[in-house]
Amino acid sequence: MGPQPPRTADPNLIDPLTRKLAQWASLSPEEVAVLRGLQSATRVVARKRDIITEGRKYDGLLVLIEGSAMRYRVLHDGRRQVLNIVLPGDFIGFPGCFFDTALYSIAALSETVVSAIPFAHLLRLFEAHPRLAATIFWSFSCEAAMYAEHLIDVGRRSARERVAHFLLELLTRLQAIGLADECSYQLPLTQELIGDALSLSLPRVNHALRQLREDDLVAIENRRVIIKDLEGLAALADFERTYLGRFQLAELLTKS
Amino acid sequence: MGPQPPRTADPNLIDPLTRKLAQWASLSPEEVAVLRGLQSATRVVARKRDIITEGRKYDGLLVLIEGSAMRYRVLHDGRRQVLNIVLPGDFIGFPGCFFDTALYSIAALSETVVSAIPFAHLLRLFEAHPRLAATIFWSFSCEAAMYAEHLIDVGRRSARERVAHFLLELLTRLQAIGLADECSYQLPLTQELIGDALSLSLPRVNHALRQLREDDLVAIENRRVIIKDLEGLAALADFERTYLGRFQLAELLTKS
DNA sequence: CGGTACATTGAAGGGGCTCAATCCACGTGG
DNA sequence: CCACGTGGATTGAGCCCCTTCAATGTACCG
Repeated sequence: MGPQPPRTADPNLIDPLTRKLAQWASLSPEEVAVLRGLQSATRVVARKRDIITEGRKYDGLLVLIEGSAMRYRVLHDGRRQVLNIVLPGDFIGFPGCFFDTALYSIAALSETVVSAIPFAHLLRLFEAHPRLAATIFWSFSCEAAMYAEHLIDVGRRSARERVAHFLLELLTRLQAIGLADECSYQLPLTQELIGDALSLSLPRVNHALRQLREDDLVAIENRRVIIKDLEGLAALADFERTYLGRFQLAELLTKS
Repeated sequence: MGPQPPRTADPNLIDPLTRKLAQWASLSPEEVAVLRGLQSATRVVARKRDIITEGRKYDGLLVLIEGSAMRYRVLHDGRRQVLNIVLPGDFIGFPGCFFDTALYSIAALSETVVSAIPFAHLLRLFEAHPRLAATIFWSFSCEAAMYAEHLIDVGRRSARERVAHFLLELLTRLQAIGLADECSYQLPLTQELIGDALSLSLPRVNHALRQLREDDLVAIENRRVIIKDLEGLAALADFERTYLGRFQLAELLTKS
């Protein structure tokens, strides 16, 4: 048997978490190994099943390895708000992981693979690999920033702007983990769920999507979104800032 | 001169940050000292002035010592969304502190005192006091959770529910730092700003407040909010969960 | 005493919701 | 192989909450 090429040579073989973190902070081989070690115990969850249920206790921090999920809450009268979409490489259980019971439910949008990180490992990480811990810390900051951006969406943007912004954010996030090409991707959710995420009714989401199609900004065929005019869409959604692109660790953290 | 009583005996002499963190994790005297040391360089910001301006670079993590502030963004066409209210003991600059430029602006609602924590100190904290770092980490989780709750507010609650929820959240947070008594507090912002926070027009905020007054749930006189029927208000706002009360460090973290 | 900032209230209008019907793609079992 | 069932997309009618615009009131301050 000849020497095997290093596995990390092919980006598709890197787990999504490592891939995501490596975008911003260069990781040493040792750190990559630690990350890989964190994601040992995996478990499969079927579509439409809860990965975590609000109010229940749960084991620790989870990482989504494969598939997609949504974080949501339903109010007493049945209204539902989707807080965000969870993609491979994202943590599940933040911000809830420091509470004694889950604050929100997480449901699988497709068949998913998740991996649990016990609290004990996490604490050890804080002490043994402060730089890695800081990087994870920082990825939580990104998540908080996405909540804030989502809030602006729902609070101050029209239906068309919201949908446009939503499609762009998904494009950017999926590209970051290699699940979208230059301008298209597979939509992981239904229009009803988009409505619950953007606080719009299903008919309104449909209407907004049709408008975007008629304006030749996007095309959607069979759940595949194709961005036809990125510039136009970004202008409409006030996405010029492309805040996701500005996700860069402050200099002091990347060194040290 | 006789022996002086320990300063920490009087809770009013403890800085708000320590007071906030001590609610959940008991801090050693050494850790209290470290926290105090972090908040050395203070600076005063006048009412209506920006503490941090969106897009600008800035020094590090700030802590609000005194007064109140708001985190906001204005869109190109002038619409403004207030993301949250910053109270004494809260960090300013999260989640932005890990980005190279500020994501949002922070404006002082009254004359405020802030203190800067240089990045270098923060990194040292990660290594020398992992338990303290974890506690701060956790306080960020609370903040993210408040964003999520705010999102549900704006997305799925009616005007009355939103205002009720907003008043209750403020009560809870102000009580935590000793700035509200059992059922009343001084409102730190105008109705216009409440509208920008809850994505409501000023007339609607006013209307909702009047309804709450007419239903004898609250009384407001001269900017002072008096909760007259906490139960009723909580029921209306779906605040039963009192999520802020569930802010408890997971057991593993409190020990260690 | 005038001026500014904020609160209050009303009239008119629109964007999005609810309710409901229809359509389409797909899988499944008879 | 086709009828049927199901989940999702599409589209329309009527309505309501909330917005915009505007006027007025009121407290405080220089």
